[in-house]
Amino acid sequence: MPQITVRDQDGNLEERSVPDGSTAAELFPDRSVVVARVSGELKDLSYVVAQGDTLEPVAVDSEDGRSVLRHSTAHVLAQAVQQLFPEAKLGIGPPIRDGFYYDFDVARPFTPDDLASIEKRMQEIVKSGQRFSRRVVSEDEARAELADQPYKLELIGLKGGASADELGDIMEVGGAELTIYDNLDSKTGERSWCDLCRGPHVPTTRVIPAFKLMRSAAAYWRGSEKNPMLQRIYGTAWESRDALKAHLAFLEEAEKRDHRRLGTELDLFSFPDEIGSGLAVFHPKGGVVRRAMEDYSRQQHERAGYEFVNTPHLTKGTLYEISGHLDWYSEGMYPPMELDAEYDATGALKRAGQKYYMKPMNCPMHNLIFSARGRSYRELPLRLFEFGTVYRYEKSGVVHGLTRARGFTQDDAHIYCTVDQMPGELDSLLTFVLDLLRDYGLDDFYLELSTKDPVKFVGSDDDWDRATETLRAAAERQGLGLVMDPGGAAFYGPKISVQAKDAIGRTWQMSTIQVDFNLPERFELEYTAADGTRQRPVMIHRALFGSIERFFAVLLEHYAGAFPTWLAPVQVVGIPITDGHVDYLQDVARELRAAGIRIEVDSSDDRMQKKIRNAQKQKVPYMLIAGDEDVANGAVSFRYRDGTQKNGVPIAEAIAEVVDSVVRRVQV
RNA sequence: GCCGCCUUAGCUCAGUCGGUCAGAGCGUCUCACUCGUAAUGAGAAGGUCAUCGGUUCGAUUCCGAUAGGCGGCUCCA
Repeated sequence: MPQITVRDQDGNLEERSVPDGSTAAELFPDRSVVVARVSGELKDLSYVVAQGDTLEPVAVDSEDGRSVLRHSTAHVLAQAVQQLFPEAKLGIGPPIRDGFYYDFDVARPFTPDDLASIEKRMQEIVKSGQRFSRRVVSEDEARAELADQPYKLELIGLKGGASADELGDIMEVGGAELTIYDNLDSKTGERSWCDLCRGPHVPTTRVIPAFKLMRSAAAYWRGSEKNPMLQRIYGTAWESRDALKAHLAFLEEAEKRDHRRLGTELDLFSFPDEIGSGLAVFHPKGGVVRRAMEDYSRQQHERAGYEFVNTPHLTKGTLYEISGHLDWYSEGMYPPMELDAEYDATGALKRAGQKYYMKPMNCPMHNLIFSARGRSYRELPLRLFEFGTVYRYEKSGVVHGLTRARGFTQDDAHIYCTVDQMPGELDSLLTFVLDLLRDYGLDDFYLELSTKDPVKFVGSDDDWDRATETLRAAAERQGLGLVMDPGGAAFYGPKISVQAKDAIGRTWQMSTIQVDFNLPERFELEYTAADGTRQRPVMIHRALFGSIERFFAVLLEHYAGAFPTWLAPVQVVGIPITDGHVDYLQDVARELRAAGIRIEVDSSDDRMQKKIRNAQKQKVPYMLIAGDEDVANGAVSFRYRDGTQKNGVPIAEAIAEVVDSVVRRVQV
């Protein structure tokens, strides 16, 4: 009669003694419970309780519950694939955010038709109610059973060699012992299928309420491009049909907001093939948004004590030899142009050429500005700001709209300060960054602190510790969530990044604030201290938007194209009821323009209703409509984005309303 | 860079199992209509079916290469 502690679904603890051989399933008969947490670890419901256990139920609609559900669905996928493609070799099949995948080595990639038939087979397996049954095996037994599964054998081999840490994420062999999960027929108990897996799993396939295969794609075995490519099938699984439907609706919504689609629909930007992959042109409407974004940023930077600099797009290679970029970043750079070489009549070199590079980063040039003359401690902190356009040779497969481009403009600043000034500077910097992001309409943040990679770093442990602690303290003072990213820093210094959630809950990495121990050394940056000695400044890199293009894309998706008035390319469209009202609206438009408002009067020969539809589709914040009644009263009528209207508004009042929404930078 | 898929009018997309198959809607232009809150009607223009090469009596359709795009993988200092 083991004595155990049971936590019920309301969180209440209860001491109980249960008969020998009792299972978790008997304690939690509720069908929504898929696994149990036993003293902190997830276990199958078939787990036989032991003396002193603390058990709590894990419902399918919890984070952990969904993960188990998805992992079990991945097994169903693999079983279906092996039934339809008996020669398929199994890779790994873990749960991931919103779903799961399973990797297979097959003779030919899966087609959409394959996915349809696999999904159908999965439905049959789910319906048949196979039991997931756990079985501990020795390494030799596992090897014998999985003799025709080379990837599984490799994983078993890894378990022998690698540390638990490295395997922690591999569902197959991450546990304390090797286990195989058998899928048993609900009636006969015969084994239908099995897989090497640490579990846990849902009790039967019948409790998989809703799933869907999403797509197939290739993936390198164990994530290394040196390994063979496997075919990965992605799927999603949920605790109910409604939850699945909601997820699919979310994906649809995300697709509607895709900045590449909105960029075309709203005539904001394009990527002409003639220019090249990953190089955008901004059309007039996109250009207006961009200028509004930049102007406000400039204004705020000026207030915060930044000084504005400008640097060229091209430089001799020497600069990047000094900075070290050519040593460790040349793959990401456009190849050099060879200039100024001279040859004689025979073609022999008379004068060696110079290599010039497109710049991938602004910092080296800012350093040259710092060292253009002697610097005094009185000048520090020196904050150099630039909208600096950089070019990076992104691999062809990774270019993605405005968020991953080959040419983009950073809102880049470098701050040079003394060691003593660093805490205060980081503090005010973080506040500045977050306030500015809020002004653009993002207000849900968390921070991530990337710390030293123990293998790859420059600078003393002391410097790192102090900088990391300073960053941490500054981050904590913001009262936001702080996520640690151990070993995630670049080699030259620790980093804080600001992650922002958008309107539909997706997180984007926005600003980064990075301490740099490396470049001040390489550029031998110095200032004269109060005591007359030469000191090395601390350097802080920071970009707030990351890149303007990327931030543009984030805002576009965040607002689904419906920008707040201050950012909207067209803030007001004037719509006459008939042609006779055009002149009247033109007069109103002149006044609005004088007040700095971007207004267009739609004098096309479309019907008024069509003009409203057009303005609505262009997501214009305000429609100003005028007909006989308005003219007679010296008024206009508003139609807002939500379709509501306000009629007979005196012109002065209407102007004030629009101007007010711009000044307050509110969404309307 | 790797794997798979895709590329037909400015946009979104039909279509051809190789033979009057170059099509639609939106957009553009013209004309008529002058209208009170999401599509007025009629007409016109617009494509060497991404590019180059091959197979074939014949290719937009089949094959190959190239470019660009999409979804992943790797990468994102």
